[in-house]
Amino acid sequence: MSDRESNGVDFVRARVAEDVKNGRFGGKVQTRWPPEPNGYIHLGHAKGIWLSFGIAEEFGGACKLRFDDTNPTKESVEFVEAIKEDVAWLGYEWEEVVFASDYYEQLYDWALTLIRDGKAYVDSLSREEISSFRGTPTEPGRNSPFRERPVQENLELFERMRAGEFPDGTHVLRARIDMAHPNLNMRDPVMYRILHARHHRTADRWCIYPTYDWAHGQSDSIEGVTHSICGLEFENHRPLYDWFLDQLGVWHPQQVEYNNLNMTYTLQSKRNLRAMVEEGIVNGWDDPRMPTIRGIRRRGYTPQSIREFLVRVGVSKTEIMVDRGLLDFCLREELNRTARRVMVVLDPVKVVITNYDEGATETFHAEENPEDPAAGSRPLTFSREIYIERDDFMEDPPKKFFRLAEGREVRLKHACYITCNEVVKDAGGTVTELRCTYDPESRGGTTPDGRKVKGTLHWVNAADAVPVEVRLFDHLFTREDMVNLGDRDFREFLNPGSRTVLTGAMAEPGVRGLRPGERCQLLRHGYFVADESDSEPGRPVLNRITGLRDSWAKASGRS
RNA sequence: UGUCCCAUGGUGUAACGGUAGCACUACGGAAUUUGGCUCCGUCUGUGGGGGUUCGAAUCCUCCUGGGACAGCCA
Repeated sequence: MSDRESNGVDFVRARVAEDVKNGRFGGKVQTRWPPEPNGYIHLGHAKGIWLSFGIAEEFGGACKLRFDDTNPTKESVEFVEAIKEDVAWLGYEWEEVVFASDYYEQLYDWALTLIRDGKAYVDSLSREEISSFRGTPTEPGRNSPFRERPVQENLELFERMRAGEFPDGTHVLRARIDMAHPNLNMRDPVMYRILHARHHRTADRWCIYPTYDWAHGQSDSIEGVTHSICGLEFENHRPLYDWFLDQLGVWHPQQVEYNNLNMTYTLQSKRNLRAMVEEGIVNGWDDPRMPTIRGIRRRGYTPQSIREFLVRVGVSKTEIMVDRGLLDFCLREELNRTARRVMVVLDPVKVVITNYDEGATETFHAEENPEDPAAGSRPLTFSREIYIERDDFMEDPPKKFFRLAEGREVRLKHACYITCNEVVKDAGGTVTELRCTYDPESRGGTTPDGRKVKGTLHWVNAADAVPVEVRLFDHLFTREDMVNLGDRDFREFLNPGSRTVLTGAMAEPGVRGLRPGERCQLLRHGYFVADESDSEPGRPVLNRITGLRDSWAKASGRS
């Protein structure tokens, strides 16, 4: 797959390329993508996936999917399976699936090595004491009274920790570095804590678990990782990452940090995402409005459009807030080329063509995709009664309204010209029917006299129209920056119109053939996907992925 | 009053020390059987002060602004 921009290479790739060129790591590239299986992954994760898997792919290397399962209290197999599915859906193939827990024994042995070397010790301070002994960013920490424990005692205590002789929180194993270090991560970081918890893979074989800092770099080393690509938030951890590897004298990967992806109108913190699901603000983790991979998948975005989006966003070390519109642009760009066109009237109003014979019928041919002649065409039945969009008619049309009005002529897409002669309304003044005449000469959409019409409307034949449910989605929030909320709550910015369900829509018969997950363009409306969960055979539920660019909406000041 | 990181149009991202470019957005126009697509055009940028240099977005320095770090989370 070619995800590379022709012009310019991001700094991560530049760095990898340089290492390859210089023969560092033997010219090899080995990466890993290390999620913690404690939740569903989202678009932010997709960037990390794209980088780690993408770079390995581009440089002829390999990438492992490694679950960083060092905290049994929050992790589960359910998430392991979900994450595998999501990565695969994005289009990436892992060299193999591995787990940090596969390395627990090796990690333990290495911890023993550090203890013997006087580089680690068992601390018996309470959690609170450890915290207060750590100092603050501006004040140095203080040594624990247990810091000078003899090696033998540390060894014995550590073994007893593993043996389960102590309750949670009574002891930890710490690296012995420098309690006055200006980088807080270097102030004797915790390597192991006691957790009598059942692990989703190792069950109850362990009751001490390695921390991220202790497990991560060493796992990378075991796998022969060359470039350990992670978020900017781990920048301050790199000195510690390097320290452990140096003490052990083992394979030493290069950690490289990139900027995480933030998008306008979207919230990506796991905690808040969870809250939205639990509070019923959205309908589950795969709600089409969610930024989770499952959500954007159900919404209808394609893996290719996501990758293209990532390419266009690029990589740097600046904190960013990307315009969500860019994702939509990428989706439209792809689907414009590949999606079939379909006519669906969202809010129908009946049109009776008074000079068309009752009971008569004729067939027009409509191109499936004007951008792709090879896609061919489909037949469309036309008759005396059809539906058009209620919005496509106005009684008192403003200056630049190019659609139907009394006395005006418009084209019905792929069919003919019609002119409106009479408006029928109910007692409440609502338009119930438009009585029009058509020009038999205009069959096919043009007339011999070459006269032009300003508007072309989509329509469906009343006799064989099929009712479909259509769901329109919009931003979940009304505020662009949902990352820096200060002391405000995300619930203050919920968009009440983020989901609209239309039940009166009428579609051309062909929509019955839409398979769940299949995408199409509803002419003049936007790109839609047949919902993967709620569509039934012959009766698709259509999710709007994104609308078409709509210069009329802008000009007329509507949404 | 610590360490580390960052700073180019509205947004994102380029530019061996040598013409600040590309994309998205916005706006204008052309064309149009989708008010889509396409095509053409326009607006907006190197955070500030010093220094090095023939020449600085780029190198040095100070400042300003922003961010990360005080979990036995990752």
